[in-house]
Amino acid sequence: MMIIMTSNCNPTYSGVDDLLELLTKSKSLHILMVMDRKDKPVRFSDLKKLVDSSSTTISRRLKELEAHGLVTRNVIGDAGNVSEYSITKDTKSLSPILQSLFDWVDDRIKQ
Amino acid sequence: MMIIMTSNCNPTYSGVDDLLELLTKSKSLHILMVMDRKDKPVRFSDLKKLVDSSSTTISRRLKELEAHGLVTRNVIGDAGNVSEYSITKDTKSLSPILQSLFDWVDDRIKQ
DNA sequence: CCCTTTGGTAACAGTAGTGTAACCCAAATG
DNA sequence: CATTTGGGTTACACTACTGTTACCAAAGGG
Repeated sequence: MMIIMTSNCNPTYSGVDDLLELLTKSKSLHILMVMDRKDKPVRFSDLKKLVDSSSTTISRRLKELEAHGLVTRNVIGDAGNVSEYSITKDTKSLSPILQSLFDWVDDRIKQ
Repeated sequence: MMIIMTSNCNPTYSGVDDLLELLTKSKSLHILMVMDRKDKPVRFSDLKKLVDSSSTTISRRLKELEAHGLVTRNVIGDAGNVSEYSITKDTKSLSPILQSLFDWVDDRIKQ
């Protein structure tokens, strides 16, 4: 369970730090929360509306999340230009944790 | 509870995003976890040993955490050069959430 | 038929974050 | 007395991240 100081003493655990770094990248949590709350596949345009960031950043983050298996991309159009994103089943279990985190932050600001 | 998209439609909520940004900065969570686990004030040297980052970054992050009231700095020496850090009472309630997050990441890597 | 929307990507430039090195002072250690 | 350790800060260079712009292709509305 010692995640702290793993990266400099136990190289086999580097995946833990990688994943944590991805999650703490700028809009990762927002993207995951949007997907979780909608509870059905979201379009790129949905994310652009709901996540305050540029297309470039959203696109890059989606790729990283997909590469780590947190998010799946489903091409649905016949021409291959329409796609939807959703969080994977495993990632669903992360949602309540993120919700708690967001709530904690929210409560703290309101005092 | 709508934290997503607050920053571009509700300027009064900017503090929420600020705090979330601080928490998702590189070593914030690690520092808070070290402090929580030790359950007594930690020294700068402790953090240097347990958090894989440079003095500069740890110092900067501590200042930011202190500025947001998540961490307190207590000067204990008579000469003013010995200090200890600890998380505030309010922040204690964040610990279980962070622990869950760390555990989730840990479990996921182990599959 | 044109124009907007959707769904992106690539290149580029500017900004933000990071580590390294150097330095400061005080206290402890040899 | 000299060196090391603790507790940092500052300056600087390097890296990483971000947004802007431009662009592409397909679909749909007026």
